[in-house]
Amino acid sequence: MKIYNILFERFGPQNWWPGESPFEVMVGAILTQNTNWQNVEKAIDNIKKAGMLSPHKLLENKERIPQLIRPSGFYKLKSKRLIAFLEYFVHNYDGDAENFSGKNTDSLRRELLSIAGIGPETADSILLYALNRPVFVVDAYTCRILSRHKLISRNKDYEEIRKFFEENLPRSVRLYNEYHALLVKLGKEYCKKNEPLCNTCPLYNTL
DNA sequence: TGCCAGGCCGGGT
DNA sequence: ACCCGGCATGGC
Repeated sequence: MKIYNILFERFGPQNWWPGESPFEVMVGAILTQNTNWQNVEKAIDNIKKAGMLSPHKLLENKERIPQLIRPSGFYKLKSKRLIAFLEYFVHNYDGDAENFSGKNTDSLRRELLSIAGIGPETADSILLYALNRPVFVVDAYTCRILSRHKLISRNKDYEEIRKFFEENLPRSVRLYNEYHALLVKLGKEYCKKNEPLCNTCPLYNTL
């Protein structure tokens, strides 16, 4: 039995990413850095209630951003990061995710990584969940789960783990979406308790 | 009450 | 190439 099937049978579809538009997903990807999603929701809610969930409005009122996103934590730092992203997005793409469509995924990834405060996980979350590109998102839970089950010798090399998934799975946005969400779900439910993924199937050497 | 969340960066070894 | 501290709020 493959890990994906074990997870899907146990938890069902996760329906990620929570967010009503590509832009909302992008904002959430930055705000959720090392932060509980509940707190991010409060921050996004503040932005929505202020009627400012648009790249141009946020950029035109950037002095209001710190207070709006305060519940998401690290709010001064994240304000800088969000503004850096907004400037890139508005200046180069007019704040319209449709304008990314001509770009190939690799160069888009490089562009995102060149923005201060956007690292590999944030970039890949934007690529997969906002722009529907087939990029596997690796996070702290993924590393812990893989290393705990000894599916990869070294942990904490982001690129190595990403390629491990991408080279052993069909290149499917839908699958990558669900798989990463399921790993996070498993991590939240079980990682802290140090429980194995599946007691009845010790040999789940396939993804 | 204390610990920690869907990271990233910069400085030190 | 690793390792560490800083960044900050809110929930359990």
